[in-house]
Amino acid sequence: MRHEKQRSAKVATERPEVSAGPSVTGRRSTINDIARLANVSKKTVSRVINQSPLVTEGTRERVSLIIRQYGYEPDPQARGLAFRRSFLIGLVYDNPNAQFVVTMQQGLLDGVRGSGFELVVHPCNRQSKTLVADVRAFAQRQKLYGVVLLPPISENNALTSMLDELGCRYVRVASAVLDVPAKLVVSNDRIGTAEAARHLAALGHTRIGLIEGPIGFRSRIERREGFEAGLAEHDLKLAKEYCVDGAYTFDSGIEGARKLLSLKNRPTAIFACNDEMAAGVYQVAREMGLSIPEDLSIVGFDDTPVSSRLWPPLTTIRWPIVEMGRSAAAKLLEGAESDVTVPEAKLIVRNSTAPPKR
Amino acid sequence: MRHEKQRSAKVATERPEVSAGPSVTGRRSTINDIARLANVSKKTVSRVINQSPLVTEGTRERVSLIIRQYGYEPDPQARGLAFRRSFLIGLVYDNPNAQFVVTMQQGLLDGVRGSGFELVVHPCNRQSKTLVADVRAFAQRQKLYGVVLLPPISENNALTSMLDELGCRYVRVASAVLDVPAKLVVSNDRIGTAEAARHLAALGHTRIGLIEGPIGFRSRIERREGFEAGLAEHDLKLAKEYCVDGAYTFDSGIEGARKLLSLKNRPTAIFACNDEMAAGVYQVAREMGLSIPEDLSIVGFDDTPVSSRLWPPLTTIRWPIVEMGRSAAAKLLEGAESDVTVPEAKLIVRNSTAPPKR
DNA sequence: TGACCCGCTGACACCGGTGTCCAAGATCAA
DNA sequence: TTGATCTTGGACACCGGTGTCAGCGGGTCA
Repeated sequence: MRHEKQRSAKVATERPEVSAGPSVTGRRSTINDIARLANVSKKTVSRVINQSPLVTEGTRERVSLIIRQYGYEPDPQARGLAFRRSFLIGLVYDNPNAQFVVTMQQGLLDGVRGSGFELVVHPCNRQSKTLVADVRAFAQRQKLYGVVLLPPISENNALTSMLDELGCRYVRVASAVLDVPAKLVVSNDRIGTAEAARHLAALGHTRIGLIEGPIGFRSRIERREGFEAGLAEHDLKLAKEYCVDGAYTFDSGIEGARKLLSLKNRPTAIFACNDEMAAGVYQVAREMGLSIPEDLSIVGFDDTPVSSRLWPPLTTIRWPIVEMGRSAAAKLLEGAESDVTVPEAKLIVRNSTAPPKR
Repeated sequence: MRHEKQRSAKVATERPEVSAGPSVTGRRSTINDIARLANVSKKTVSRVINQSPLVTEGTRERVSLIIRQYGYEPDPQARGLAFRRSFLIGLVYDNPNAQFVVTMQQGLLDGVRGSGFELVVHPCNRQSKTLVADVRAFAQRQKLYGVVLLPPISENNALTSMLDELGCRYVRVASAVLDVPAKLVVSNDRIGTAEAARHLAALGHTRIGLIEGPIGFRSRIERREGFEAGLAEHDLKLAKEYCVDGAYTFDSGIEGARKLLSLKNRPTAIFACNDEMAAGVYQVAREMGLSIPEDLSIVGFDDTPVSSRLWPPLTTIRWPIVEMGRSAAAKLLEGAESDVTVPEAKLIVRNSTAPPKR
């Protein structure tokens, strides 16, 4: 990092380094080169790059041609410096579900492809007291073009008001309407969970257990209410004793299943609000010698790889993560009214559900 | 993006916008502010920031104090522009294992914490003909400080020689020695697989099947050779008919297991070279009515979440991904001889292995 | 005491772009 | 034809840092 030449004691007339500093990095062409070649000022080249209307068609074409010929790409750092804004998008998450994060990264990059933006990942801890300050420093230091917030961090209003205050664009990925549409990509968990409820009801289940997400997560509410709505269509209600808290973890699924399955009149089906907890239910069912789906039907949520590796493969709800990522990217890139349509979450029926034994 | 004021036709004397442009972004302090406050030139402040020895202790302290007081942080874009290098680290991967990628991100960020570097993710397709050109453009455009290559892309020598040519630092994360230590973080798959082999041999297995990784992956060779070495310690050899090709996918695990388990003298244990394939083996075992581990012992590799959700939980090999990430980060940050020690991969014994029935 | 050297500091140019503003050329009305 | 207006493009400053190099004060040596 230290470039300054240390004076050498004796030799006054150092011979100049012949060429090629430490990193060759093959001297890319700059806006000045293009301007010289096209016989215009650098500002005109800049106008062409930024699609300013203040350039005649002829000039524009001449310059564009040379840009293409020389494969010139403007330096994002220099551009950013002048714009007082970078071309980086921050992905802020605290999500135990690796599949979700990686898929979202893919979707976001799909969505910004070709526009010169890059994705900078920023995992963090939602419990941390310095969360807001930390994200603030990140956004400010990098002059982020925009920020994508994944659930459950996306539900943090302190964070979004900080970003508003900073004048930093953001998009929340969330399971419920929290904000204006322009700043939100909604997963609509309700539709998926309602379908799951209908599925179980249609199979003939009436004693249905629910293992919920953690208190304070918006998805907990959404998934539950969607589920109840689906049941209501079949005139079923969720009994209070069949609802237990979970934490979206395998262990909490085990714990929840133990509670539900030790009831005197135990449920014939359990909806676990994510796949990890559903896997916990499998484990308890095995311990208790219950066979799936004959003795117990199970539905999960997420369609992670785990769900199809379980035996029997888990009936679960898949959300369109890639499309949500693309949509989030489109919403960040200004001017993009660009309605990437996000399909709805849908039920994937596998073999963990069947009619109850009578 | 278009900031230039469009001339309005009539009004010649537009009233100047009173204040606060579009993004307030609370005017951060700059090197000039600090210089003025400390009564030194900006260059001196720059020297303090870059820990140049050419500053007297007194001056350094005075300036440092003001920097701290005002919470000044130099703008990475401006710094990068002058340095002809950014403070971004590119993470180049093409890895179906989401858990690995996310964990690696975590480890890398752990490793660069506090040093002002950011991690830019760049998923790509190892089959793509434009892979090298694509990564080259990425590295060049962003003037990346360094690149981290995850397996199996890390094995691509065309990629690394391009990076060398570009003068761009990189670190390969790989399962075998491919390069000088400074550019490599090795996972040492051999040690883990040897331990797996010893484990199975010690249980008394002699007919042991192997489902390998895809041809062309370095990890295929490493894992196999480690496994063979472990067996050799117990005077066992891997029979050719007990070795089948896989592709690190669930489906290829199913296929491989079908082949192995339909042999007349079928193996009593199978080592699948990753957890996904091991999950495929579970599925086939179920279909065939074989119980695990009584009729068939299974060992996987990766310790993904899937492994502990399977029933019975899978005996597998865990590699120290976070530590590998930290180590990779340390190797990129120059001057860091910083030996983050990477512990060895180790066997996690769960319930999918037992002595063979006699 | 003067010549010299050394260590520290700052003026200045520069990295590669963009915003502002003005001038030159083109167009149009009188 | 001339003057007014509009269009187009360029000179210049600036974004926020770093490299270069000259200058300055103080110590050493003859």
